[in-house]
Amino acid sequence: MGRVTLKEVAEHAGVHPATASRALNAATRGLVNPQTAERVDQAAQHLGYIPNSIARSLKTARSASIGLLLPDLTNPLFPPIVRGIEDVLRTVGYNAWIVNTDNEPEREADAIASFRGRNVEGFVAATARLRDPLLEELAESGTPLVLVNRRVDSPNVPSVTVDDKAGVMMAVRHLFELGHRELVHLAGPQDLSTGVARLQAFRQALEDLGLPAEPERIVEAASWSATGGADAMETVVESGPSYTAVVAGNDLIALGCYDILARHGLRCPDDVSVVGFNDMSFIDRVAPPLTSVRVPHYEIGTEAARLLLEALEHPDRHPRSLVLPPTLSVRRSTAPPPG
Amino acid sequence: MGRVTLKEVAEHAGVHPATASRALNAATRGLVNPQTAERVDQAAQHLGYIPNSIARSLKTARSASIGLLLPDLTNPLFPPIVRGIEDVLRTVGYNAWIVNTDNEPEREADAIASFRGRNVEGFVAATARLRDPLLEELAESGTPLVLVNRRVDSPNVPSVTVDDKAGVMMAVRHLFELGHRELVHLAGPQDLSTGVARLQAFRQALEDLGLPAEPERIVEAASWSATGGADAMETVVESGPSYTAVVAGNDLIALGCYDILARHGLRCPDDVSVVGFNDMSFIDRVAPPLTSVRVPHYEIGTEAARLLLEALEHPDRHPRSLVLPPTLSVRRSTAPPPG
DNA sequence: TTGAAAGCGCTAACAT
DNA sequence: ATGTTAGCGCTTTCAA
Repeated sequence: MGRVTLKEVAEHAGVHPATASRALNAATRGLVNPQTAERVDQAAQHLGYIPNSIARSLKTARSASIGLLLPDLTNPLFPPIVRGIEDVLRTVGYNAWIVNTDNEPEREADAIASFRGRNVEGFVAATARLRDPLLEELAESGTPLVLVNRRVDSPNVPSVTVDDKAGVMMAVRHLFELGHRELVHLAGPQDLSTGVARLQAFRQALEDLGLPAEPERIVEAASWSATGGADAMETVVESGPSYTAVVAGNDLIALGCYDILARHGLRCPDDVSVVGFNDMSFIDRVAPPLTSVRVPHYEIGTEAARLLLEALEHPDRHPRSLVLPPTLSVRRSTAPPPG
Repeated sequence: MGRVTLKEVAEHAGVHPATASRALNAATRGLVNPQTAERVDQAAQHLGYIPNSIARSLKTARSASIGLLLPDLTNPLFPPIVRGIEDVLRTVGYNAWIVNTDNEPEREADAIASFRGRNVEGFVAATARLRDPLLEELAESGTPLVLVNRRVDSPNVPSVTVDDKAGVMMAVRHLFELGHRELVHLAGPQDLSTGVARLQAFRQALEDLGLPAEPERIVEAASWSATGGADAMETVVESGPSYTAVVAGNDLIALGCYDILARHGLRCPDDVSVVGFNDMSFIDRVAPPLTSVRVPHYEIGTEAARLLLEALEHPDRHPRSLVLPPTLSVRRSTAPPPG
């Protein structure tokens, strides 16, 4: 594949390979006679030279690449994040390796080992559980690592996340202003920082607004999915407190909630209002269009990449975390309560 | 990062690096005394040895990696394909580099160069236009290349696609059996093989069934998007022939069609039936749930990866193309015509 | 400003 | 069955 070597370029330009190398590298180009440099350029162009990154990596112990750990790329949350990361990395000539772990620690461990073997310079991980020995270990080993979307419990791992608390507050306040007083939260699994943060924020919001806050108003879904949401909502409908609005842990849980409402002949928003979280693509196309807390996923990606590059440049500097503000996309799934 | 070297492992096991190398590689392990091999394993394990793939690549001129060219990962078509590819590659220790080209040839060229520099062994491309000099050149240069989803005009580039013709036939036959006789096609852009194949299949299907087939029954959308579909549908509504059903080039075009129908007070499916193509995720959640030709995207990915690996193993063998069968997901957007 | 020489970590002849 | 040697293509001291 990459047939032409630096040596050939050098020969063609009538210089030593070292000179050709210097001419072709921006950082060292100043060291070489402009005319010589020009001749090297010509030769490289003429021969269709493509530098062998592998050889360069071996020599420099750098790879211009990072590892990206995802639970599952087919979850619509992640593609915008990946694009954000990629768009920033590309500007500095970096590439990303992507791997899907399906939340299996073994797969994650394999991926990390594989990436280390490929000399990645750092990681972005969207797979963090609240307790995550693998990632904590990675961070402690001094490997640059930035978490996206989720955090780990220990404070020393930098992350880029949305302000979950503010998002839930927005959702609750929106419902409150529509006139709702009896709210319910279908919480996400509590092994993820997002699940915990949103649940705590919900409790806090009820308290702030002086709304009823019995424990039964919160049901934890078994998974961040429509079926998880459906099961949780079933519990609410069957045995929960009275309510006129639901704050779902994410959009998929909200969709499951829709299913159960429909099954019980309850209309959204006429009988029950529903708010989701993430504002994932096409959620404005479901019936009814879902009011949802918008998370700036693309920006999470770009900021994470920037943070990682910063960490690569200044390994000494203390890692920063970033919390981005959400917004609320109001749609037809929320309306004043009945009566 | 990958600190421990093979040399250290060898020293620790009291053998020569070459012996350690042989012991650690499945293919050559047979050449070494089982007890020695065991000792090497122990040493490697003990020291936390991770083989340096970069060094191996430089030596072997292989990289256990491929390049994956996508138009845009946030298009919900692609994540399942990517997963399919990744799931197969992982079983043989390969990884994929992903890049989004946004359909810009320059970005594609950059990516190809970058990947070649990283010694990728082959490419999977989802970016093929009907005429695509870059990819044709790549294929002619002998680089293993498999196209997914779309093909190029020249016949020598292997691809994995869905049977577009069969898919359109299914859609038309479904509508025909519901009683529809006046159909319209919102075609996708004709610079992509899928756009052309589906349009031709539509013509063919009308002819086969003896249905009216005036040229006005086909409108080409400017893009594979809701807005593209909306503009095309607007043309139909404003100045088209009489019709009771629409076959859209893909699901997004169908969504744009929904918008225009609604704007003109036409109900789907009561007044107009609509069929999409791709059966993308969550399309069963829109209102009304869209009847759509299901494309096995994940399988397209797995088969493409298999084809590519096959090409890597047998560079001489003639490359095969694969055409996978679609199915029809019938939902509430199609019903008997009014009256 | 350029050349010479060494070496990144590994594998694959070749030799023993 | 194992050791020796050379070299993949590049960058980077060091010397001139």
